[in-house]
Amino acid sequence: MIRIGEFSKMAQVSVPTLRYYDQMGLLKPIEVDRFSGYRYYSVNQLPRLHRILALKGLGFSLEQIGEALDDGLTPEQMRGMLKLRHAQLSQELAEMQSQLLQVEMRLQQIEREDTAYDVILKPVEPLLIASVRAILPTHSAVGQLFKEVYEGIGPYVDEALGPCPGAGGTTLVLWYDTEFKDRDVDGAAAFMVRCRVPDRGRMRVEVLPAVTVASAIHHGSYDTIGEAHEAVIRWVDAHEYRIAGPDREINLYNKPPIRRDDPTYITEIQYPVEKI
Amino acid sequence: MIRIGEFSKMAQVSVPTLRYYDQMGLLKPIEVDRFSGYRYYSVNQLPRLHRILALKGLGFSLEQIGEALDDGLTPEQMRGMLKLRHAQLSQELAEMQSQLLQVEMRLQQIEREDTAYDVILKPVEPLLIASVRAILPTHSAVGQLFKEVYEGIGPYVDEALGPCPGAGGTTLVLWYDTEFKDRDVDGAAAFMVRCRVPDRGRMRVEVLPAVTVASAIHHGSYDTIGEAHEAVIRWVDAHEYRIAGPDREINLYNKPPIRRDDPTYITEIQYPVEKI
DNA sequence: GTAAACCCTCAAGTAACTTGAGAGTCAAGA
DNA sequence: TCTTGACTCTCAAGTTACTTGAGGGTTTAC
Repeated sequence: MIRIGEFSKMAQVSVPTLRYYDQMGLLKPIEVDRFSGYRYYSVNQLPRLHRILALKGLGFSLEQIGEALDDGLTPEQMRGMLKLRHAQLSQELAEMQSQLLQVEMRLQQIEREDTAYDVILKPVEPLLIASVRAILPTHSAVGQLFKEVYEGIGPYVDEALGPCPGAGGTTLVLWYDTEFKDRDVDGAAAFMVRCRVPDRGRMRVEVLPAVTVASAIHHGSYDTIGEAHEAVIRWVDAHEYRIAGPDREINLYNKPPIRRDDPTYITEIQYPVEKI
Repeated sequence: MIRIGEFSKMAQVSVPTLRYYDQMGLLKPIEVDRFSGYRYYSVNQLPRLHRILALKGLGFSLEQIGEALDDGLTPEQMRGMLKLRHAQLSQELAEMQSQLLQVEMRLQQIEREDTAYDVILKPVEPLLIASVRAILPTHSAVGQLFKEVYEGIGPYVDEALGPCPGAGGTTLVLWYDTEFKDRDVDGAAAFMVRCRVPDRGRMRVEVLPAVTVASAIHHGSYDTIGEAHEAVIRWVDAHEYRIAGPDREINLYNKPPIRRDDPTYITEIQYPVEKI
């Protein structure tokens, strides 16, 4: 019969924690005084407390621990729990390592005094687009394809692009080359559309699949957009991802891109990626 | 001017999260309708949101992110934050690896169908003890030293051991050998005492320093206590700790140890350790 | 008898959201 | 003009494993 304070010292566990374990039903005192409410423990409970602490050390939640202790689980079940936990831990470990890498990259970026682009990973949903793809003399020539896309949509403009709500009508550019080129580049101009309309001329309607992308946002003239691309590509390399599809330049500014050097433009660069 | 739903889709961030960021002052809409309360955002806010997500990806708290964004910090400050975070991450990573190791060990233990001892790491406070140390023919001979300790305390028994509360009077055994021995072992029998009393004969009063110990609880006869020792030592080896001082067998059962094979005994095995 | 040390039961706070209830707003179609 | 459905609002509660604090009873030692 030991009072809570001494039991707490024996096991190096705080008193409120013991009370909490009582409340949770993890470790009930052998006796509770009916009048004073004092909790009384026994040394026989130390092994149980010890086991709780050991399982907690393995990273299990109190709920899991409670179940494990109450169900008097077989070694087989214990093995299952541990295997599961092992898998979880491995994954968290990998995430952490990648986070560490990211921090290191960021530091390097500062050392190099680079413009710091914020590259993040995110999932994007499938996207229905109407596009015209062509081999272009230079990157800047892609602008001229938008007119062709628009005309390709022709009579369906209202249904396909619609009014503001929904992403219908947003423009984007796709680049298909897998290596860097300066001329004769393979690109496409596209509109997001809200419904499938018939192909016409060089205009094709297709679905860009759901993918995970590494994304950065470029603020300002198109002339310096190369830096943003470079930043994302470096990020992808460093994090053991590989590029898995044409990259996208999404025009987040609502006006169509007319002057290439408008400093108020906002463009999102997305590279579909997959883990190596 | 974009409503919250569309902004949420653009950035792949949930609507409640955006509202939460607003509430936290991390990302305020450019306008809030005075009557409807509707939040309106602008594409110009995407870079800020992007930066928030990037910093969150590095593991910073929203509070830290808020400060960083509002203080328009210098690259130097950013470097400081990142260095700090780097250190934190490295440490967490190490902890996780050790946890993973622990889980693996536990699995192995099950494969071997070992009795599972629950080994945990915990800090213990400095301990004042009265002890008699000697070279003993066998481990079991340590019991005979307790009488000598008790007599050494002699007239101070009441102050030193006192009544129940406080750990005074608890008995423990210390083993000083750094390698395993079967005979001529260097051990001590000790009482925890509540005040310093004069040495007498072979009885010495000393302070066991505060250390971190790897600890297991053995339930039952002393004759099988070797298994518990083995379990702790294996744990210490596997976790890249080294033994840093004599190990302790603490008698948690209140009666003095008279019959070695009493199956109701409870003993805690503690090995002081330090990280390699 | 009293003071110190100990114990009790609430309740609130932590981080970063998610979920749900209940109610108001807006755009498009009938 | 009305309705429908999609969208939005606020507010409260839940999540984990505790810690901290308020306010008040109990034991023990002198």
